[in-house]
Amino acid sequence: MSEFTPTPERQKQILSLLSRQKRLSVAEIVEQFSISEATARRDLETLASQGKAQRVHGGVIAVEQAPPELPILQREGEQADEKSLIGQAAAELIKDGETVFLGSGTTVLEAAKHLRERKNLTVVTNSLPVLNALAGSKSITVVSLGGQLRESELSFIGHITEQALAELRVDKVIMGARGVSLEHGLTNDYLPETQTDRAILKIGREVIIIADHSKVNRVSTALLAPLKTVHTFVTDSQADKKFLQTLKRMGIQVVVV
Amino acid sequence: MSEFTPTPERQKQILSLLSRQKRLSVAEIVEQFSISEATARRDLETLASQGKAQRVHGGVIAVEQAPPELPILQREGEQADEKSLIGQAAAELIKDGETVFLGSGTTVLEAAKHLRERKNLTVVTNSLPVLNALAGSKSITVVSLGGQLRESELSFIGHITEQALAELRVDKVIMGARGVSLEHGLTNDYLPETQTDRAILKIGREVIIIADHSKVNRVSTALLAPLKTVHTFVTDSQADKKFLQTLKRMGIQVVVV
DNA sequence: AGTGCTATGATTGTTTATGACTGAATTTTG
DNA sequence: CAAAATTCAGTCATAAACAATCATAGCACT
Repeated sequence: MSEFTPTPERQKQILSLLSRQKRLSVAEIVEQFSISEATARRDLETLASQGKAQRVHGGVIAVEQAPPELPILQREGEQADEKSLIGQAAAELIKDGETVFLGSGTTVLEAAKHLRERKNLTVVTNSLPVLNALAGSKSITVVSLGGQLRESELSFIGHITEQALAELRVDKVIMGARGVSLEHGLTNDYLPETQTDRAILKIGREVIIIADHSKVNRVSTALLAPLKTVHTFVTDSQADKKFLQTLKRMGIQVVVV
Repeated sequence: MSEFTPTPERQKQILSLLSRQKRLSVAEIVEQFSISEATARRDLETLASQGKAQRVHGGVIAVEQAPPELPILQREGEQADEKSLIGQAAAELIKDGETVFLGSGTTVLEAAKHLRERKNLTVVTNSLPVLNALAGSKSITVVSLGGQLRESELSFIGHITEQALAELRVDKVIMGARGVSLEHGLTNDYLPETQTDRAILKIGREVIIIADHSKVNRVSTALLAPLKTVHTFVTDSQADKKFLQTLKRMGIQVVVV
């Protein structure tokens, strides 16, 4: 993967960091990006001159006004490269003409972005960011489950959601997971969402789970489903090889990008 | 691999690489395609001038794939001041602690924006822009009807939508209308949406219709509901006075901003 | 073969991004 | 309040990346 971080991109990342901790010291930036103090200061100067941050002695503080980035949109920046690749690989598993469910989470959102140009696709989702990513795409039929909007994930959950699921069947379900482990299967971190997610898994003929390597061999709080529910697992090349081998022996198709 | 690659083809491939990496250095392109730096730079220059990539020192980064401007967002510009005022007036009819339905349309969206800071509110909607306007507001419970996303209005309609409605009751319904006339009542311009809208009107104890003066005495194609369904009508001061007088005589509360 | 055209690669002087250094300014500490 | 420590702005040097120019090779068309 490409190593270099162009200056404008680094400055965007600084802004992203800033959006979630309101104050950022020069030292932190030096540390985070492995650049000299001089460069860090120059970046801050640039951002300040654009009005995107306010310079103070020792660092910068976030300029007010802009509403704080929503949690899920913050996470979008993390491991963005892996996620984008995984998302694309998952998108390639979908054929034109199919009906597919897209769950919530940043990696799934990446998959959605890669589906935008597809023809004759029907996408069902409970994720607001996915809706936004696909809204306006004339060649895709977009169906939303309703429900109560969960603020942190911007996804719909609850009774209404599950009721809508009862009416729907799809060819493939693409979902993320907070933890994937041999012993505990798929796990999530928020109990109320789990029930909805279980219902989602049931409406698809085929279940595709996508997760970057940091989720592998990890267990989160809420049990979602055993591994045998999964037909295809998409992850990046840093994922534990032994784990992937075991999945394959279980008959799960493994895609590594 | 390939020996000879025509220039436009190579540039497409660069774009393809870029779509999955989001940044690409000149050096990487040189290596990937076995071309000179000069040629690589020329390619990037071409792509940048077409707006397909953003040039930075050392390479390119993927251009923010801004979704094409959606119809409803285009309309936002028209009579923006009146709409904002009408929206604000409608928002003021809602008290903290209530449950309210917000329909689709730009004027209703304005109302939603004015509700953002409210406490203890529950908002039900079938409008994607309204969802976006209220997402992340910690003090508001946001509930979406699901359904098929109608591309032009960015609203959900159809069977799933109506099924969700069957489960919900609200204190107040705020909706727009394409036409409001004494003779034909409320009219809309899209038949399939009408059925959903009728179902919406039934779930509220109180119906608030908001429309700028251009909708008054106008009749659109699809009959939605008679005027007696309406409890409150909010419009701007340019609306036909006689019409408003008649509404009042019918027992409809009229708010003029 | 001759003529123009285009894509390419090499060359060269210029620009940009960066890090090191230094003395000034600012904040913190005693 | 003064000393110490930190942070800062400015200058400089350097390596990488760059734009501009030129020459060549391949190709199309006559």
